[in-house]
Amino acid sequence: MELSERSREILRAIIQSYISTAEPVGSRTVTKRYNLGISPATVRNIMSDLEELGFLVQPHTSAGRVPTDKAYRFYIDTMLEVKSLPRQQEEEILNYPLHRGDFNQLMQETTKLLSALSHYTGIVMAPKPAETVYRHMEFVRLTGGRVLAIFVSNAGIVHNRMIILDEDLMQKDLERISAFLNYEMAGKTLREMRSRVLQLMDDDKNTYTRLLMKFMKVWQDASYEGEVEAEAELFVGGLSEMFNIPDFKDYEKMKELFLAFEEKHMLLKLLDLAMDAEGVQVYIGSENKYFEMQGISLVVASYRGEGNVVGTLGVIGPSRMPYNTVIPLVDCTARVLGRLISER
Amino acid sequence: MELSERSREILRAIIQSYISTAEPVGSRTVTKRYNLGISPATVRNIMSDLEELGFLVQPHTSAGRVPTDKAYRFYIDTMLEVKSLPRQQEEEILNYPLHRGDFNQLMQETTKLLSALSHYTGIVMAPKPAETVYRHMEFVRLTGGRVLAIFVSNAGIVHNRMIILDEDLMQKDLERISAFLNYEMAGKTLREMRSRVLQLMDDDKNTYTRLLMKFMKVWQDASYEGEVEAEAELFVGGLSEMFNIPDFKDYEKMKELFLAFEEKHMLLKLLDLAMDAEGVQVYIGSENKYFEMQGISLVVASYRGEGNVVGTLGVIGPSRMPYNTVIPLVDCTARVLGRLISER
DNA sequence: ATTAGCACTCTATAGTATTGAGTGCTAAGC
DNA sequence: GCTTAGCACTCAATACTATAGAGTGCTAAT
Repeated sequence: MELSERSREILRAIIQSYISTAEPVGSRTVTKRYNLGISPATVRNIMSDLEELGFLVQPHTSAGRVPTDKAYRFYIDTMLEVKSLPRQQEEEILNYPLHRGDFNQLMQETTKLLSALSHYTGIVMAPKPAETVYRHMEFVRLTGGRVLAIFVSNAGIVHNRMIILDEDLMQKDLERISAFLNYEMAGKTLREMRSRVLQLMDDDKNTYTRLLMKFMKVWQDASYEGEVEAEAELFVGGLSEMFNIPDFKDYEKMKELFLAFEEKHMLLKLLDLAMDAEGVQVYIGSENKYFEMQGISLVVASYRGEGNVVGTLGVIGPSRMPYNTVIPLVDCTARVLGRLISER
Repeated sequence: MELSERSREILRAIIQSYISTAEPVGSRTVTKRYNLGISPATVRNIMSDLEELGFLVQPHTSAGRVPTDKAYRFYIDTMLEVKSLPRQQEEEILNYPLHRGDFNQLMQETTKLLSALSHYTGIVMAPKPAETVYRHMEFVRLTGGRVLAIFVSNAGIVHNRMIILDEDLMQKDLERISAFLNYEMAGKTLREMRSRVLQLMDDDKNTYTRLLMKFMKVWQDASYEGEVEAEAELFVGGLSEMFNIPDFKDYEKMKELFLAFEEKHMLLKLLDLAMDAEGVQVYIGSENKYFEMQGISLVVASYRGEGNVVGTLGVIGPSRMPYNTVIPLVDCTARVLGRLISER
């Protein structure tokens, strides 16, 4: 699959034109807007070749051509020049009032920031309990044998679960358990605690370990089918931006899209993939099996909290998005969020 | 504005017909589907009267007539027979797995329940910090002079805020403050605490009260323009149901609707109104100034936690919704949620 | 190899005719 | 005096036709 320099140049012109206008690109348009010293007829021949190679398609015979997912992938991998974020946008990110309220609000505000700057929909996957390093744990006794377990990370993330006990423990007992847990488990993730508790279980089965096991079980049950991924929370912001995108002017398409958003499960799986990858990832159209959708792409980056990757965030929009500006935007936001979480 | 028995009967027929078909109702339809022993011509005369009174409008001359907001209001106030919830639906509410996860998830699941049963969009306003009675308060020291304040209600609601201090307190100090706060303030709402703290301030300005003041200030700043209402969190579920409603088959209408949903502020104000009212409230179209939208209505009820009204929930859908089934549904869900919060 | 020229295709748009649902009015009937 | 049959009228929705325009693919000349 060798592509001549000129073919590449024309493919780039078509993609760029389509990204900015959302209109199928004809041979005349290419020669006019990007004067390559070449006639429309020549361009037509090359476009025909590109179509045969699977880079372009025609919506119908008498229309221009439109880039395929394969074309976008090629474009991003081999000829995209990612600009550095303009000073003004960087300012905007830094000045955005993300700090208000609690951690959930921070997540929500971040989606809005992503959305506001990209004009697409912003998504943020919150840190997962199983992967979060906790600093402080606390059991609070409520009425009726209910105990609330509260876990606090150094970043101020608060996770909690209700546990219903058969026996009624006093707050004093719970405080002793909390103290034990803080002594034994501080600096561990939930996942690590789980295996440590299982170890302790072997040694002796006292009230402490029984409560802890119960607690672990409740936590696990609450996650979808015991899958750790599902524990993560997904925040979405700027959904209404989708209505401004000409690609999605179709009612049925829109319906499909919103259904997919409500089924957050799949989106989470996809975001989870990006946890392991370095830098900004781009998922184009049906490239991934979790959120395949004709014409829709995601730009995703992981963010760090105190050194470790703890979550991912990104932007979801049409495949024909201006990657050269969206990519640095997502990148910068991820770094700012990371800094905010690890602050000072 | 006296309405004869027959006029009322016809108005009811028109409203019911429109609710079930979403098609403008003509005089022939009325006589056919609800045989009232009356000719279409007579019905036409009466319909003309009803239009003059503001109960009906014609989309265009050669169409049937459609009920106005005024008509729905009249219908709900004077001739709606609210069925009791069918056994099967009640079962479904009781069996819905609402208990999983933390309090936020409970809220989110409740919106899904409302949506699933009504086939419209479900909304739940979470309990507001200012109105929540707290059982347990805790300050956790994080790195860099940051302190996380965690407040737990008896129902297991957890609210938290980050505070950044100039001085660096030890966790020991914070524990003493927590103990003091728990002793002095347990069983109070945040609003009540605030005024109590202000009282204490007058007596002496020690580290405790300074921290408390700082904390109160942070909390207040985080809420929108200091308005207490804005502190509340709003959960929305089943947005995609909107796409199945023939009334909203218009793209522009949909866009407007989703914009309104993202601006949660107004919706919250409206839900706040229903806090004070007893029973199920219905807001029709442009009746309320916070969420006026042509053709959209809300059915809202407040729910209780341990005796007090703590929040509201409801359903948002087209004005032509089957109120006789939606009202008991919202009512029942509110009661179930209340029981779940106050559980045992 | 490139390109000008041309026939061909197909969508989008505008214009026109037709249909049918529904109304308002009038005059006759009970 | 209320009710109703009859009829002319209105207007959206639908189908059909004509036209314009953008773009292609092919061929022959450069």
